[in-house]
Amino acid sequence: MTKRRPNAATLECLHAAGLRATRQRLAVCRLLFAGTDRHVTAEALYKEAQANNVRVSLATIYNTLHQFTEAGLLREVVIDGLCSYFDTNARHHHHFFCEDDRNLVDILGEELKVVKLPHPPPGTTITEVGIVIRVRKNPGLEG
Amino acid sequence: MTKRRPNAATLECLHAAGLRATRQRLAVCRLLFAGTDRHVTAEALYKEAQANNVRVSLATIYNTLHQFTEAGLLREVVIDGLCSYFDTNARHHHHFFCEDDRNLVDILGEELKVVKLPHPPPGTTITEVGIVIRVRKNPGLEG
DNA sequence: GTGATTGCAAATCTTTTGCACTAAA
DNA sequence: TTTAGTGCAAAAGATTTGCAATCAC
Repeated sequence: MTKRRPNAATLECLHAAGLRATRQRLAVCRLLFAGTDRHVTAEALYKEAQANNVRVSLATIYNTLHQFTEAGLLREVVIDGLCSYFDTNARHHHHFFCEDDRNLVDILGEELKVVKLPHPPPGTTITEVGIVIRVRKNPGLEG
Repeated sequence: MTKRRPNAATLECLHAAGLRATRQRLAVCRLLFAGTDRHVTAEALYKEAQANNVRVSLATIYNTLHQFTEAGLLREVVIDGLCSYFDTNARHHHHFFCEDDRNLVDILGEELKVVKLPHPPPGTTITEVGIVIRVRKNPGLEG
């Protein structure tokens, strides 16, 4: 890993969120937003940082993930209580979840929709509709 | 709480699930299936047992909830990783979740539906579609 | 310089587990 | 009698917190 000058967009994002551009946060940004959309757990991101020679503690990974989520850069996805996933696609969307390998996959496009949304309980207002489609690997075809 | 003779349906359920009709399991059955559909956490059920002078350990509560879930008597619902809910309505259905009081409410009836279900990732098959509608209490109207 | 941030280790919280004891069949 | 079930306390795993040291601005 070569050191990189923090790019303007990253700095702007951090400052807009009221966060100082620390070495750790910049490194996490690079890991998270370098390529395509990802779903990371705190533990996985921590290991990834270590593999890339980024010195950062697990506690800071947790802090950073939550700060980014609050800033709207990430979205937290909870499937089954074993751990949280953080999704670099912060737009509202739904997910496939593979029960075999615990992998999350975004459902893209606008096709998936809920019809006949019921009225919320009296005195409440809907804030979000979340859909998780659980899948399993087909038997007998794995490599 | 008066002692009750275990009713036939309960015994049948337990035996059908390959479970012995122990005092603890019968008591949990009574608590869970006495009235309308409920959503309980392990901790809440444990407290409820204590309040009803049912001697049962928290570990047994967890065991029993999972055994009942495996037997199809309960359905586990995970919302946000803080704890699991166990739903006495074991039919497939969806939920409202109030973020203010962490309360679960069943969505009954057949109206709610997903249209244009996307294709699952290659090599996988859909096992279940879960919908959670998050709600918040309306401000200013609470008693 | 000063307050935000970090890292560590300890604490927390839910859930699981190991194992001796008890009870259902 | 024989095996499943129970209770306790300890362990586990994810996440959080307290606090002194460090860093960004």
